Amino acid sequence: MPRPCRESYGDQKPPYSYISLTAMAIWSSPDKMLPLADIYRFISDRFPYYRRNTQRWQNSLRHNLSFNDCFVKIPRRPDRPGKGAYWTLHPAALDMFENGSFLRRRKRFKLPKPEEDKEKRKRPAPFSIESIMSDSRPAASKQLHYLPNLYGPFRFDSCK
DNA sequence: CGTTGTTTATGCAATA
DNA sequence: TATTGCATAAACAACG
Repeated sequence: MPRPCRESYGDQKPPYSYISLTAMAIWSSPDKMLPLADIYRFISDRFPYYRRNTQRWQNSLRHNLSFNDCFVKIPRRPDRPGKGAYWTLHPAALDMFENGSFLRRRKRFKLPKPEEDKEKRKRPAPFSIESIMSDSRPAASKQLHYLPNLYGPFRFDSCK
């Protein structure tokens, strides 16, 4: 079963979920993180189907970004002003589509519920990758003021 | 204002 | 057949 990642679907709806499409967009970026508008652009650039009804699918896409724990929002730096934040993938969600389907995952990636008592005082280093993984706060209150270097050489040009 | 995020709700279809 | 993942709609806050 061919799984072309580029084009050739014409005006037909590509066999990918919004989560897949978004993950593809993020994967494709050099820094493995993109602002919303760039995710839009990635999708509509190579899938003609998504050049219409933008209001509808972009709303759905935004819903997915907020709703799914597999997407992590990384705030902009003050020295890199712009509209929204950067979106990236949760490190524990990289094998999300290990079934190869890209339509429906076996299981939805979900962070543990706010069982606040669990690791109350086991504070890992605030900038370590462990602190991301163990962050079980609701998405709304989650704020990552750091850059997981796991995502490769991310540089703001004036990062010194 | 338009864009970006957050959240709740409903219905459908695939899976177990 | 019950559960779960997904698509869509919609209301709304926040931000530049």
